[in-house]
Amino acid sequence: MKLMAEKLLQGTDTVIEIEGFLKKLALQRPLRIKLGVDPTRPDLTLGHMVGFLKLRQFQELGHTAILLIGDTTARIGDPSGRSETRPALSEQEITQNTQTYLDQVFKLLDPEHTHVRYNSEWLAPLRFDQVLDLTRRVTMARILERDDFAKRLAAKQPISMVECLYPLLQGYDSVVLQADVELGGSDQLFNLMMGRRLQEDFGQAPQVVMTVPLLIGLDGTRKMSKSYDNYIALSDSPSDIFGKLMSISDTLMWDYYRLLLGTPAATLEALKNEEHPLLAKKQLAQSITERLHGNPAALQARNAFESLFTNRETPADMPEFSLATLGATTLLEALYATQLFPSKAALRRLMDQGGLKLNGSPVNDPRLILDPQQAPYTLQAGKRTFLRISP
RNA sequence: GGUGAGGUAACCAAGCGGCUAAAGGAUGCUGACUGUAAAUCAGCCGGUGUAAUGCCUUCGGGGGUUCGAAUCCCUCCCUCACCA
Repeated sequence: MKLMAEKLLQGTDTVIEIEGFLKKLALQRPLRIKLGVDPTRPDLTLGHMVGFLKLRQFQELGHTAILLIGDTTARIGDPSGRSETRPALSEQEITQNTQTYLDQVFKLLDPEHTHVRYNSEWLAPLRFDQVLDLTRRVTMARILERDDFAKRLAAKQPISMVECLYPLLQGYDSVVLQADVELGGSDQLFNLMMGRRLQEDFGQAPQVVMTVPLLIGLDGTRKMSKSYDNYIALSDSPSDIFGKLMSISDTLMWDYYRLLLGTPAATLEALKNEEHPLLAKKQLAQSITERLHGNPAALQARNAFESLFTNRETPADMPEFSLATLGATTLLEALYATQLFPSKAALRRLMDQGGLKLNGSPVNDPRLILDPQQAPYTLQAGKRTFLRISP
């Protein structure tokens, strides 16, 4: 029992409050653990993985995992960490995103024992007087305490009324779901606390709030997020996941070990002191890839990476483009036709800077003629884009 | 409702009649060095074009003044602050 609690608390950031948590555990019944995601974008990232893994732990111990899809709240947009109001999403986008979330999430959660709920279920039918009743329960001062809002206010940036409603709705979700524990990233603290407040107001025992640390993104500074484009998506291919992980800084690597693999501190120390950072990173990349795609795929990703970057070989399979429709044409036209490059100007730049190799040697003449007779050609653009031009 | 300040490249921010495709920063890309690490250095960073002091599109929207506008005028839309 004590062991169980320790394990669950491991790797968490803030828990409010621990006493309450221990009491809930002592109830000897499955607790209702809520984790919410808003389907605002098509992909889930390794950043989400941290929370899912924690949820999974609860699940493995026999507690009830509730995955809340915030299909209504997605229409508002969580103001967390935002310096401006989000653009509104269409219903269609939300439906699509939800589908991809569900496709990805069960790589990490046990589908048999996960309750998937949508907050539109109870938010959509609310009548206006019920909404009013909800808003009556919280004061403006309380809302404005929130760090994001305080900052925006100070920076003279707009805050819309609807954003103020966001924490209220998230809190209300907890009331409806009668959550015992709510998980979230550490930037969710305010929203999660709102759940406690509202539950008490509705005469329920307040949920335990448990936050997990935010994962820093590939840029090494900001949190991993789709909007910063510094992320690894759960749906990325094994070789992408592997490759992207290899590109993180050494300092960051230990965070990833800790948060994504749950590696204990002692093991980390040993790794740091005894293993070459490159090997440690490969190990990390392989383990995470394995977690998402299984062992064979992870191993293959590692081998491909090593032959490509360590041994500088050209990859075995690369996208292939045929000259059939174009006939003999210039290098520039052919490459542009692959749609792999944003513009012809971008291609010229690439060539000017020596970033384009044809059959292994740099080319800088955009007018070079590619002749189907001479095909196939092997092309490399930058470090990692390879393609084959066939007749 | 009143008063004042703003809206510039997918981000921040200068410019306030020609020399402005628009300074600077951040991000990104390419190259060198490496371990596709970090740090560092160099270059690039609207499109089109063999090339040019070429052409096209861009400074919230629309209209106007001018040989010429991001820069001046009119009008509309949006944001912020203070007062009520």
